[in-house]
Amino acid sequence: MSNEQFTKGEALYLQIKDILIDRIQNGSWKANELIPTEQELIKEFGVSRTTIRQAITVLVQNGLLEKKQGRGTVVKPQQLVGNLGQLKGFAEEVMERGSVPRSKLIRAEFKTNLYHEREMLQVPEDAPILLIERIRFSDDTPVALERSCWPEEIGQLLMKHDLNEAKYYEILENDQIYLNRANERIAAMNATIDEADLLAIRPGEALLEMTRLSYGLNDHPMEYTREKSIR
Amino acid sequence: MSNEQFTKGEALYLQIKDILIDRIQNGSWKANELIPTEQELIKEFGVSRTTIRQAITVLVQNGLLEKKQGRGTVVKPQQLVGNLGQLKGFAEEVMERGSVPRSKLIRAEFKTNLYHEREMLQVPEDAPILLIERIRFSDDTPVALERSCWPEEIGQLLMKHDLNEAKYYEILENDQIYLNRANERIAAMNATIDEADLLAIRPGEALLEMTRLSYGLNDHPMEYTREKSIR
DNA sequence: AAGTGGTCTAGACCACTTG
DNA sequence: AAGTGGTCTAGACCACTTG
Repeated sequence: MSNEQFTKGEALYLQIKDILIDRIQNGSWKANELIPTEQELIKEFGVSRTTIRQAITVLVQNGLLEKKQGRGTVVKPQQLVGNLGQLKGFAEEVMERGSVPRSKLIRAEFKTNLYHEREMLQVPEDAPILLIERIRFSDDTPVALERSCWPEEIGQLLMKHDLNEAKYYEILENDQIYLNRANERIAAMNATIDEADLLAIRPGEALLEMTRLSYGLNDHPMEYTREKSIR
Repeated sequence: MSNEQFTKGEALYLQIKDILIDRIQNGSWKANELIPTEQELIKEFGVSRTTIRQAITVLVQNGLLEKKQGRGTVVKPQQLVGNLGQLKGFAEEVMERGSVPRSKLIRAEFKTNLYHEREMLQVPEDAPILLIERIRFSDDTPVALERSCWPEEIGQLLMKHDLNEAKYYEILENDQIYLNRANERIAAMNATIDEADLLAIRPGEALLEMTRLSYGLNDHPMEYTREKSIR
């Protein structure tokens, strides 16, 4: 048995782990349902039980799978609000819960009159700042309003893409721009009439407001985002 | 080779894990120093490499040990509550803002009918759970309602103190009970009439709800707290 | 009774850090 | 070059949930 389907550089169990993640994310394996048994996966991939179990262990630790002794291994349903302090993008977080993240662009434009944002991003006066506003969906349910601001240079990069479905961090990483750290602040507030309208909830309902200032590897601010989400 | 030192009921690797924890806690293995190699531990305990690695893996996941490929495994410096960036207590946070944290005890009593809390804390049926409810003030302004639950043993310790101003983690550290890690969940909700009354706000105002499940060094849950705060 | 994941053994080769 | 943890195999028996 040769494992021709696998590449040499990376550990087998990590490659298998990625395949399993893909099956969960594309819906081949559905939430709350049993995945194939260890024996079946052993046959399919032609590896030892240890290797299969290593791959599954990673996903159990990440909360994607759950083992039930004597029964099997099930895909974990979406959890509610996740951990803080982990620099996960919205899309990443939604996918981990087994749902499909979507976005709808409201507007994207360069502005020079955003005083607070200019200060947070530490850009000079009159320097344009890219303002992007989007509605975020989990599957087809609107769950958050996102308002992100970027300095001009990064903004130019982002504007080359379709911002409807774009994952900011992915775009930036393709251009070798990496996030280093971020400060997040969390508050609760009542939805305004406009916000309630966009999120299909009642005015006055409690929203979670997350404000994030992200820094690049050079320690310059590169993103100032405010997200208001239900729950 | 018979493993006479081990009991039958519990998995070998878990029993070894407990022995390793003990060596870290009593100082036999010091912070930032290498622990014995896998080969040495295999000889000492008379088990297979797999079993040793299983025990070590648990401690790596709990943040007590750190593996360095090619070098060995080192003891991670003890993370007490103070240095855990995310796990700031209420008092600490208020003080950072230049205000004085205060508390007012509403009630503290052992209860046996807290089903959800019993499950979260993983204590047996009918085991009493200490329920503490406090109003938290920043200077003289009420800012949060705290409702914390503790297993009986820890509860007995806490009850020996004046819970009006007590800092739980300080009390516990004095008794060599250390927090290892915690899961926090955050949500937004609207204040009920009672809550609004206690916090001197209007019913329906948005509150931040933080739920925290803390684990001790032995990985047993030791605190289940829900805090609702204005902001 | 049959099937699942949980634990454990013995052995092998590899990638990495150190003297 | 010697030693470390990382990965992988093949096999065994156990504890648990289900029909």
